[in-house]
Amino acid sequence: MASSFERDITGRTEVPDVVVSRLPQYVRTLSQMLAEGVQIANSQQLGEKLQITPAQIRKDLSYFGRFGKQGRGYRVDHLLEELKQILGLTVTWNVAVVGVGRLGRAILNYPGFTPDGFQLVAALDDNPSVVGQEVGGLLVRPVSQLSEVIDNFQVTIAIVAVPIAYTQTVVDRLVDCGIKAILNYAPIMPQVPEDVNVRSIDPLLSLQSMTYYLANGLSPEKEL
Amino acid sequence: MASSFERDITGRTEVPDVVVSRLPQYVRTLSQMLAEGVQIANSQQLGEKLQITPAQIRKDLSYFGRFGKQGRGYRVDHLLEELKQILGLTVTWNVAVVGVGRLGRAILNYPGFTPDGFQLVAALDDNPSVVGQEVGGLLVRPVSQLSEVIDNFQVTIAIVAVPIAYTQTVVDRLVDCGIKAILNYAPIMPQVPEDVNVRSIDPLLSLQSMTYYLANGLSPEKEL
DNA sequence: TAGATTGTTAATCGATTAACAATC
DNA sequence: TAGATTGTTAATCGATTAACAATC
Repeated sequence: MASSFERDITGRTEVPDVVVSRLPQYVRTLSQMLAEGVQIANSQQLGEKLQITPAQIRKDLSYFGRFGKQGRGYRVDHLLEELKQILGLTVTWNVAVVGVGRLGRAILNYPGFTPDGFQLVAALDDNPSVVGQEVGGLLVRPVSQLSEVIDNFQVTIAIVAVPIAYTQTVVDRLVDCGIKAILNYAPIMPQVPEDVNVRSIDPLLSLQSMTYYLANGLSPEKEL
Repeated sequence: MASSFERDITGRTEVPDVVVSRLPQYVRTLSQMLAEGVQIANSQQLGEKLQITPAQIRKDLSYFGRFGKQGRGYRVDHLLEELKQILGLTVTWNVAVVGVGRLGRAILNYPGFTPDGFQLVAALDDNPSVVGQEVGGLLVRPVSQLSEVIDNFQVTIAIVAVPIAYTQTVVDRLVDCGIKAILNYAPIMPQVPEDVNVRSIDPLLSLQSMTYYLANGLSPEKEL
């Protein structure tokens, strides 16, 4: 009791974000290996697939426990399950999509999230001509019902695909509704309280940094 | 002559990738300020907008030159132009989209790239029922004509939106055609020679790292 | 047991930040 | 000139990597 209280005060883990951000890649690689029938993998082999040093893989895993056997390596199925557990990928997460324009439609029709435990359960838009439509098997509801929709469908993650001018407002409303994880598709970094997680999908920034290397005849140093 | 030869041998700048990746964000913020009529900005003000320390902004800029005036700050229009020049954003880049499925269509219809100097000039697909269609104002051509299309339209950047099973093959062909910058939308990290730049847009990885914080009741440490 | 590979500590590397002389 | 802010160096911080004892 005292110790769990202590965790609450600090409100923070010691696991660096950069480590957390690598775990989904480990999950992906391990899933592939499992599908290929590989039973055991060592850090050397994982490192080759992931373009990461074996030392880094072992260090990353060591933040969460001891999952390998000396002299052998890691059981692929076991490590995969452990990492899924750590990342919270053994349960289904209910996701609402706010904004049903071209981009929102593409997201609602994209089948890639569901198999990995992200269930798109609600779609919302402000445009009266869009509200009431069925998109990707979901009825589009008015944003005015945001709070009710989030409660009724037990939504914990929001995908925001509204025009840049409305993004901060929508994000503010989501935060007011208690949403703590937001995937944002607008080319802007919305301001949120520090207990809310926002990730932005921003292909233009990627293009604009690649042109640096094209324009200057350089090669990247091989990052992420 | 000797010194330019030297640059060629090293084939590499000393500017860290992480610095280059911040420049497009500086450009975005400066563009906003310019639109708002702000004429002068100091590193303190820029830092607040970008959530970056003033010291880092000055350090980043110092890799490329001296753009400010002591005691004053930076002229917004001037710094913006310099950064655009450095990033190669003063010219138009011709982009080909490979893969005209749902995602490719969304990209071809997305108006967000063009205003920033990225011109979508060609669309390609393998599916005979898609080839010949007009999407986003472009005639869809067969992937078999990739090399001719790249030459004829002077394409230097490719956006790859094909199913995961075909991604590596398509990327290999693009590399063979001399493409040095690829924006990949498949959930896979294609292998490329080190002089080729690949950036992947992978929303699933973003979702999967956010669930770590949701599942464990933690807050992010505020990264990117 | 001998060989292999983990888990972990210590060393290295590189990026961020603080501090301040230069200078507008 | 006095005040402010840059550009840059040095200090700090944190992440990556190397090395190796533990151990399967």
